[in-house]
Amino acid sequence: MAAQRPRRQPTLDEVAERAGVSRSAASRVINKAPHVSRATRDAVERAIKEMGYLPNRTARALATQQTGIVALAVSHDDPELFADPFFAQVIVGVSAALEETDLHLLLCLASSVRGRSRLTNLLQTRGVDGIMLMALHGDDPLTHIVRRAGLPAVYGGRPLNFEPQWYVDSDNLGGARLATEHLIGLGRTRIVTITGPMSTDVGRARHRGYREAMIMAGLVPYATAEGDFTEAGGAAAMKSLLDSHPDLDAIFAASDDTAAGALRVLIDAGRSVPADVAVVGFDDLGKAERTDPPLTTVHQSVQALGREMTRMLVGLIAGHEPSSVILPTKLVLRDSA
Amino acid sequence: MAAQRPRRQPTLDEVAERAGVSRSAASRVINKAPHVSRATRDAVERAIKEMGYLPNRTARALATQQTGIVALAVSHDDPELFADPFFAQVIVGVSAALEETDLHLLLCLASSVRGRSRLTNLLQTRGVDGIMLMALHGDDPLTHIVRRAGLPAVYGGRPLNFEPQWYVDSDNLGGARLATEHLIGLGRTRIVTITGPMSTDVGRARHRGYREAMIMAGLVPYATAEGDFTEAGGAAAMKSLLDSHPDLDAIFAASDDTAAGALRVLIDAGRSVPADVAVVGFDDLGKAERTDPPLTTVHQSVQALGREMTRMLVGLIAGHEPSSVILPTKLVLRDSA
DNA sequence: AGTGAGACTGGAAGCGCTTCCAGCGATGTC
DNA sequence: GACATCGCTGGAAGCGCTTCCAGTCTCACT
Repeated sequence: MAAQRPRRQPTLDEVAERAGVSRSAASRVINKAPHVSRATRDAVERAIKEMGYLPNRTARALATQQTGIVALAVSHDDPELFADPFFAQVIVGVSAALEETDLHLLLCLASSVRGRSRLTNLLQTRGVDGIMLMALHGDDPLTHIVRRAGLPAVYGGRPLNFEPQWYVDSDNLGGARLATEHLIGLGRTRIVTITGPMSTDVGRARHRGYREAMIMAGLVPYATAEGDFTEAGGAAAMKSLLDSHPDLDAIFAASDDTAAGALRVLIDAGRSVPADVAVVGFDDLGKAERTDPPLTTVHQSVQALGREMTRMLVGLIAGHEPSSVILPTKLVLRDSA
Repeated sequence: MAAQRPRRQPTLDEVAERAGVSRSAASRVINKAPHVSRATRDAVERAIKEMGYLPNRTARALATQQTGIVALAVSHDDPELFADPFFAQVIVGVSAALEETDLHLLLCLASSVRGRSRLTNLLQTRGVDGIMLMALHGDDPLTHIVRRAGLPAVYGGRPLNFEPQWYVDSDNLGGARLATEHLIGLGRTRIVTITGPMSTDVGRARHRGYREAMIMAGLVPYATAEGDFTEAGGAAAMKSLLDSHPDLDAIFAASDDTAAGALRVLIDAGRSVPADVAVVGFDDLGKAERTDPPLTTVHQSVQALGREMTRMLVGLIAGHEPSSVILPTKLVLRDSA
C-alpha cells in the first residue's frame, strides 16, 4: 500500500482550456448561470467529467465571500457537560437539516478562555457564515462578539438577561403547566416542585408554568426547592422537601434527572410512586423510560430544536428575515403519575 | 437594538498603507517572519491595533493551501447512534487537543448516502486539511475516497478488513484479558462471555482476550453468546446462556450496556450478583457506576482516544510520521465482581 | 576606498475562483 | 435596409492573502 500521490486537482483554467472555452464560460456552466450555449455547456461538462474536476472550496469562498460553513458553539464552563445527551440530539438535528444544504458544521466547544478567544477569532476572521449558540448567559462576551461581527446568529434557548433577535426554544412554560395540570387532574393538591437553577431561563420558565397552573386551579403552590437539573440535586431537594412538607402528594421536577433523584429518595423513604406521591419530570431524553417506575414526563424534541435553529440560520444567511420559534412540548404518560 | 452594520474588516493593504509600508512587509510582521526592521514592525503593529485588523481566514487559506480545519467523520448507518456517550467523549478529547492548535473542528455525521457524498465532496474540494474517522467498515467507500484524496487521515479504532496506516485504538484485547483473569482469580471456572458484534474488530478483540485468558489459565472457554453492545442484546444473550448453561458462575460482557442487560436478567432469574454470578463489563463510560450493583468493568479512556487521534493528525499535517497508538485499558473494581 | 555579506524592502506573481462589462453576431421590427 | 434587441462570449478585474525575487542600504572587514 504505497502512499498514494496526492494528484493535484485540476483547476478551472485547465478545464476551460480543455473544453476550448474561456474560464468565465466554464464558471458559468458550473454555477448553472444563464447565457451559456448548448455547445459550450456540453464541452465543459465533458471536460469536467474527463478530468474529474471539482471546484476548490477555498477559492470559491474567497471570491463569493461565503465559506459554506456554519458554527455551532457550546459555551459552557465544564467540558464534561457536553456529554449530556441533550447536545448529541441537537447535533443530530442540526446535521439532518444541514444535509439538505451545501453547508458544513463546525463544532466549537468553547469552555475555556482560550476556547472562547479561538471562537471569537474564528468569527472575526470570517471563518464561518453564521453561528448557532446554545443558550449562554446574556453577559457572555460571546454575545457581544457575535453582534459586533455582524454575523447571522441564532440562539438555542433564551439567555436570561436579553432576548436574542432570533432564537428557537422549547415551550418550557407550557410544558410545565401541562405537567402540573396533569397532577391536579389526578386529584393531587399538595403538589411541590423542584426547579432548575433559577439563574437560567429554562429554570424560571418551568417554575412559572408550575405556579401558573396551580394558581389557575385555585391551589396554592405548595412548596418549592431549587435543584440544578442533576440527579444529585434532585435527591437533595427531595430530602429537604420531605422534611419540610412530609404530607406532599405530588411533585413536578424540572428535569428527568431531577425526577430520577427525587424518585430514589422517595422510594428509600418508603413512599410508593405513584400511589403516595405522583411524579412528573421534564425532557424525555431517554432516561425517563429507564427509571423505576418509568417517568411520566414532558417531552421536548431536541432534534427539532437543532433542526429549526439550522433552518433559521440558513434563512438568515440567505437574507431572509425569519421569526423566532417556540417548539411545542407534550406530556408523555408513563407510570410515575 | 438596531442591526449592527457589519463594518467591513480592514484588509492587509489598508494596514500597510496606514503603516506606510508595503503589503509584503506588513504580511511579514503578521507572520512573524524574519527580515523586518524594528521600525517597520512597530508601525505595522500600531496600524493593526488602531484598525482592529485581523487577517481573513479564507484568503490566507487560499494562499497557503491550508484551511485550518480538520474533520471528524462519524459514518454510521443510524444517526441515533451518535447519541452514544462514546462520541461525546471523543469530541471532548478532540476539542481539548485542538485547543492547543490553530485548527478548528468540522463535524460530519455521514450516515445517509447524501451525507457521505457531501463528505466526499468536502475532501475532494480540499475543504479540510485532514480527517479523523471513527472506525468504519474497511470496505466503506469513504476509506477509498480518503486514500485517493491523499489527505492526512487517522482512524479511531481499527476497521475489520484493513489496517489503516495511522490509527489510535484502545487495548481491547488486553482489557478483555484483564477482566477474564480477574474472574478467574476470583475462583470462577464456568465463565461465559457475551461478545460484541463479531463483524467488528472491537467485538472480536474482546472475545479473543477472553479466550486467551481462559486458555492460559488452563480453563475451557465455557460458553459464548453474541451480543451487539446494547442492553437489549445483552439481556437476550444472557437468557439464552442461562438456558444452555444454567450453572455458569461468571460472565464477561463486552460492554457495560451488555452487562447491564445481563444483570437485569440475572436478577430476575433469582441469581445474586456477585455471589452466584460475577459480572464484568467493558467501557466504563458512566453507566457502570449506575447499575445495581455497580459494575466492575474495564475502563478505556475515550477522551484520550480523541486526544491522541488529534495529536496524530496534527503531526501528519505538519509533515511528521507519527506511529499508531494503542491506549492502555485498566480494570475498575466495583461490586459486581 | 573597495568589497562581500547580510538585513531589509517593495513589486509582482501567484492561490483558484466569480463576476462585471464591452463586444460580437444573429435575430426581430418598422 | 437601418436599427434596437437579445443571447452568448472572453478579457480583465477583483476576492485578501503569501512568497519569491531582484533590488537597496548598511556595515564590518580588508
